[in-house]
Amino acid sequence: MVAIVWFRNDLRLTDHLALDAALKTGNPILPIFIYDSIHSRSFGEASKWWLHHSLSSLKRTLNLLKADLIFQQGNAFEILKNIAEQIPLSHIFWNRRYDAEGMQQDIQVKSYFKETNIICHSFNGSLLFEPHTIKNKEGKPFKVFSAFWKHCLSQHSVQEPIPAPTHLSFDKKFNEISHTLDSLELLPKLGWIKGLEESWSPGEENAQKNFDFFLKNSLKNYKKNRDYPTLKTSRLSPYIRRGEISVRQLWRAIHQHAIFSKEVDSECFLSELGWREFSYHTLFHHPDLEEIPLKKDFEAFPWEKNPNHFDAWTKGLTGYPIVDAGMRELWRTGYMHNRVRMITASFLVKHLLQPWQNGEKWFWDTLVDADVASNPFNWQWVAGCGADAAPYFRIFNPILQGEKFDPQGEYIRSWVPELRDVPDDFIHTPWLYENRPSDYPEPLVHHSKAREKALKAFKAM
DNA sequence: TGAAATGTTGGGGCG
DNA sequence: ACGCCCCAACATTTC
Repeated sequence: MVAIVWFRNDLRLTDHLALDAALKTGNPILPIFIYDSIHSRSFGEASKWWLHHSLSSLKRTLNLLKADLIFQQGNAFEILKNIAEQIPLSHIFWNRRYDAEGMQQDIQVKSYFKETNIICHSFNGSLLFEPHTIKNKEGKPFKVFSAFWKHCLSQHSVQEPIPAPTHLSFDKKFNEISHTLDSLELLPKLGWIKGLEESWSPGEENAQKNFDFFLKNSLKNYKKNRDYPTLKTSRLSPYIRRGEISVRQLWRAIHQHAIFSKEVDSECFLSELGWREFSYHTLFHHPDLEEIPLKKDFEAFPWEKNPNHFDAWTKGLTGYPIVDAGMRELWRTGYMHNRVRMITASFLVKHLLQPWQNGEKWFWDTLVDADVASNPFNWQWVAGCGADAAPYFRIFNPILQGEKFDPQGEYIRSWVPELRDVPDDFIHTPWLYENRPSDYPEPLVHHSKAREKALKAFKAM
C-alpha cells in the first residue's frame, strides 16, 4: 500500500505535517505535484517562473533522500482517481488551501475517496491559525486588524514546527506515471526572465539561508529600516508564498531570537505575518476577494478606465520618479519594496482613478510573490474598500513619499536611469528642473489637482 | 502603514 | 519696558 503526499503550496520538507503523517504510516510514499487548471485564472508569469524553480529544487531535495517528485498535469481529482486505479493506495495526505476553488476540489476529493478504503487527511501547512478557529465575541470574523491580531496572540498558540525527515521510502516504479517538469511549461516564453534570474534563487534551502541572513543582519532596526526601499527587508515573501519556508518556523525562530533584538523589531516582523494571516482569513470568509469590494459602496464608483494611463503606470512612465522606479523594479525583478507598493498602488487608484482590480491583475502577473490572499486583500486596503482599509481621503503624495523614504534619490536613480544626473533638489520633481532630461515623461496628472478630483469623487460615493 | 488646512504658541524684531 | 506683529514650529482638525 502507498501513501500519497499531494504537494501544493508547501514545497518544502521541513515542518511538513502532511509528509510527516505519511511517514508515520510506514508505507512507501508517492510525492506528487499536479499542475491543475481548476482556477478561473492561472498563475502569473513571474509566479510560474518561481514555481518551476521551486519544484525543481524540491525534486532535488527528494532525490537526496533517494525519492523523487512526481509531476502530473490536469484536473487533480481525475488524476488522483486514476492513480488509485493503478496503484494500491492507503492514504492521501495534503496541507490545506483557502481559496474557494481549491477548497471545493479538496472536498470533492475527500468525499469521493470516503467511499473507497483510501483515507484522506489534511493539515494546516500555511497558516499560524486556522481561519475557522478565529472569531470575535459575536462569533463573527474580525474586521479590524489590531483586534484580530490581539485575539490571535492572546487566545491561541502556534504549533511547534517539526524537522525534515532524514529518510523516505519510495518506489522507483512511481516514476513511470510522472511527466517531466519541463512539460508543465511553467517557464515564460518571453525573454523576460533575466532580471528574475539575477534577483532570486527559489527553493527551500535558499529560503532558510535568506531567513538566517535576515535574523543575523536585518531584524535589527527592521521597524525603521523596512520603510526605506534601498535597505533590505526580509525578502521572504515569494518563499512563503510557495511554502518553501513554514510560517510556524519563522514564528518560533523570531521568538527565540527576540533576546538579541529589540522587541519592537520582532513584534513588527511578526505583525507582518499577522497581516498575511488576516488576508487569508478574510479570503476564507470572502471567496470573491479578487473581484468584489468588501465595502459595497465601491461597486458603484466611477472609475476612469483610461488605457493610456494604465499602460503608462505599468511601464513606469507616469512622470513621478518614485512611482516609476517601483514599477520598473517590479518588471525587472518580479518584486517591489513594500513601501513602494503602497505608493504605486495608491497612485493608480487615487491619482489615476483606475479600478484597483486592474492593478491587482498586473501585480498578480508580475510579482514572484503574487499571493491569492495577500494581493487582492492589499489592493482593497489601498483602494479603501477592504478590511481595516486606508480611508478614502488618505492619499499618498508621491513627491513627499519620495523625499521621506528616498531622500537622495538613490532608489530612483537605480531604476530610472534617465534621471541619474538630475540633482538631489529636483530628483522628486524633475519637471521643475531647467535641464530636465528629454527622455523622461512629464507628469501624467498634476498632484494637487488629481488629489482634489479624487477626494470629490470618493466623497460623492 | 498621510497630507493639507487650520489653529496655537512663543521668541524676536521693532516702534 | 511694553505691545504689536511676524512667522516658524508645533498641535489639531479635516479631508
